[in-house]
Amino acid sequence: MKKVTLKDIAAKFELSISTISKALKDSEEIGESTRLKIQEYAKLINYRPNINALSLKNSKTKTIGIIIPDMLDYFLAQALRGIEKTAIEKGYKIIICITNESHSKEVETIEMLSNGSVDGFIVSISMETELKRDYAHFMDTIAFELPIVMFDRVANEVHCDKVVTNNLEATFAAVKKLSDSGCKHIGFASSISHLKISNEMLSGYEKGLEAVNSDVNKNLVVNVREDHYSGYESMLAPLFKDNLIDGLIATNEAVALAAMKIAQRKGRHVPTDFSVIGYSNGILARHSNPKLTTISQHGELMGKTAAELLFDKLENIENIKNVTTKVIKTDVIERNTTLPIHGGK
Amino acid sequence: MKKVTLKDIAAKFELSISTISKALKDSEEIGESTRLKIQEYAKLINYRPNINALSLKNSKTKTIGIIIPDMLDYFLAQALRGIEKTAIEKGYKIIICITNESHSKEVETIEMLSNGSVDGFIVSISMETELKRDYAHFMDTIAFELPIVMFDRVANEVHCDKVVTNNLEATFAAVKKLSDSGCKHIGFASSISHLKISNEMLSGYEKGLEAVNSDVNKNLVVNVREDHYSGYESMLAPLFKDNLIDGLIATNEAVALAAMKIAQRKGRHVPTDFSVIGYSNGILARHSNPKLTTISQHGELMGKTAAELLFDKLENIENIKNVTTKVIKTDVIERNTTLPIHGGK
DNA sequence: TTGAAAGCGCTACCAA
DNA sequence: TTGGTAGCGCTTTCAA
Repeated sequence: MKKVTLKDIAAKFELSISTISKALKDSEEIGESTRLKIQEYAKLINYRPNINALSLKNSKTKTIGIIIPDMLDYFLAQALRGIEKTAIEKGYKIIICITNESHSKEVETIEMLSNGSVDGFIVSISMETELKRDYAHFMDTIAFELPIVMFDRVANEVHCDKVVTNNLEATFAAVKKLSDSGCKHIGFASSISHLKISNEMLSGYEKGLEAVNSDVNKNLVVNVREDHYSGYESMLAPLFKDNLIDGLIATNEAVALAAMKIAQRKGRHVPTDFSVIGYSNGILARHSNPKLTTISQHGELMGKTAAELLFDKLENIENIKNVTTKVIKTDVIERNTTLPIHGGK
Repeated sequence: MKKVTLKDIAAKFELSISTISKALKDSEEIGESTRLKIQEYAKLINYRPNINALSLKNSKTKTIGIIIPDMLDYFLAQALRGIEKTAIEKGYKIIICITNESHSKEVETIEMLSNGSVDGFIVSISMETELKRDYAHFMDTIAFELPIVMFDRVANEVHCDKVVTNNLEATFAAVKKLSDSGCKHIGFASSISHLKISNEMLSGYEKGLEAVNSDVNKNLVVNVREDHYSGYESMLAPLFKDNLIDGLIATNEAVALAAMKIAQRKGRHVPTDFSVIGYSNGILARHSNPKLTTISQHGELMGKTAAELLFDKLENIENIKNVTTKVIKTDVIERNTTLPIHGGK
C-alpha cells in the first residue's frame, strides 16, 4: 500500500487534479454531486494531504521547536506537558531538542531547525549560554522572522516573549513564612548559583531577612554543584557546622532533601527543629518522608502560557514586534517540612 | 532578512539554479573555481537548503515520531533521552507525542504523523490500547511502509521490531535475592496489573517463590491503581494486616516507597525487618530514606536500542520484513532497602 | 562546464 | 462547473 495523492484520485474519477483539490476543500466551485463523491472516496481510502507539499507551498509547517537543557528534569517535563497539550489543541506538532546545558548544541539545534522545519521556538536557555552571554543565535533566529518564546531561564538581552516566575517575591515570601513559623536562622542553598534566576532568589532571600529584621549570616548561604547530586550532602554540611540553622530554602528538591537528611542524622526533628522549603514542586516532594513543602512554579502552566504566546505570534503576524513578559505567580505548597504559622507549637 | 534559496544565489552569480545546486553538492561537473566561490558565498550567507523541498523531493524527512503514554514518567524520560541522543547522532529529528494512555489519542497521533511528517515510529503503547487489544492503527502504519519499533509496552500481535526487558527473569531474581537475604514472606504489589508486563513480573514472582520452596500467599499480592498515587498507602495496607510480610517487590518506585512508609510507621526497621525492591531505577530511589534498592530497566539503553533498530530499518530498506526482538537485561541496583546476601546482619 | 526541464504534491489564479 | 498552469525549493537527467 502506497501513499495516495490527489493525482491518484484524479485518475480514479478521470477528473483533473485541481478539481479534486477544490472538492476536498469544499469549494463552491465544484458541483455538489462530484464534490460529495470525491469526499466520500477520499474518506474511504483515508486520503491525507502530503504535509511536506503543504509546508513547502505555504512556507509554514504547523510545527514548533522546543529547546530545553534537560530531559530528566521534572519541572521541564511539566512545562513540556503544558506545551504539548496546547500545541495539539492548536493543531501543531512539536519537535523537541535537548541541549544538555551546552551552548554549541543549542546553536546547532536552532540552526538545524531554522531551515523550514519549524515555525517558531520555545526555549529555556542552557547554562553555558547564560554563562557566556552569547545570544547571537537567538537574535539571528528572530531576525529571520522565526519567533522565539523563552521560559524560566530567559535572557533580557533578547527581544522576545518571555514567561518567568516571580523568583524574588517567592523567595521573600518563603523567608517570611519560615520566620513567622518560628525559624530564627534561615539558610539558603543554591544548586544554580551562576544563573540569573538563582540571583533573583538570593535577593529575595536577603530582602526577606531584612524584612524580618534578621542579618544575613554568610555561613548559612551555600552553593552546591548541580552535576553532582551524590555529593549534595557533603556540600551542604557547612550549613550545619555551628548547629545554628533551623530553616532552609533550597533551589531544588534534591538539595532540600539532602539537607533534611543531614538534619535528621544530627537528631533534629523535621519540621520542629529544622524546617525546609524547596523550589519546584516536583516528584520528590510528594514521596519524601516527611513530605517536602515546596514553592510550586506551575511548570505545566508556564509551558501552556509560553505556547499560547507563541501561537498568538504565529497567527497574528501584525504584532510580531511587540513582545510581552508574563510572570507566573508561584505558590507555596505546604506539606510536612514546615510548621504552620498560627499555633505552630 | 529572509530565507535565501538557490534561486537567490543563482541570481547573485548570474548562473543557473542547477549549477548552484551541483556546486553545493561538490559535483565534478562544475568547474573548480565556480564551485569554490559558490560554496564560499553559501557559507558566508549561511545558506541552508529548505527541508520541506528536500522532504518532498526525497519522500523522506529525517524525522521520527515518538509516541509514549506519559511525559512525566522517569523511565520514559530516560528512554527518550536515549532516543534523542541516537537520533541527533544519525542526523534525525524527533517529534514527540503523548497519548496519556488514551487509545484514541494514539490513533489520532499516528495518523497525524503518517502524512509524510515522519519516516518511522518508536512507540510504547498506551494502556487503553493494550486493554482493547486494538492494534489496527499500527498494522495500517506498517502496511503503509512506515516502520515501527515498540519498546517496553509492546504488542505481540504486531509484527515489528521490539525492545523489551526480561521482566519474568528479573522478578524471579528479585525474589531469590530477597529470600537469600532472609525474607520468608515476600509480597508483590503491582500498579499496572492489567498490563502484560505486569503479568510477566507476576509469573516471575510466582516462579521465584516456587524456586525457594515458598507458597504463594494470596494476601501478599496486591494491585493498586496507578492513577491515584496519594492512595497508594491505603491500597497497600492489606499487605501488612497479619504482620507477616517481610519483603516486597513493587512494580514502581512510588509503590515501593509507600510500602516502606507503612512499614516504618508500624515500627519496622528497613531493611532489617522489612526489605523492598522497586522496579525502574528512577529518581525517587536515589532520594528516599533509606535509599531504595531497584531493578534497573536501563531506560536510556532501551531508547537507544529502539532508535538503532529503527534507523537500521530506515537505512536498509531490504530488511524491512524481518523483525527482531531485543531483550535488555535488567540489573538489581543495591541500595539500602535490602540486606546483603552474605553475612546479612 | 553549464543550463533547461521535469517532477515531488499541493494550491490558486485564470481560462474555458 | 471544470481544467490548465505556474510556482513553492530542490535534485537530476539530458541536452547544449
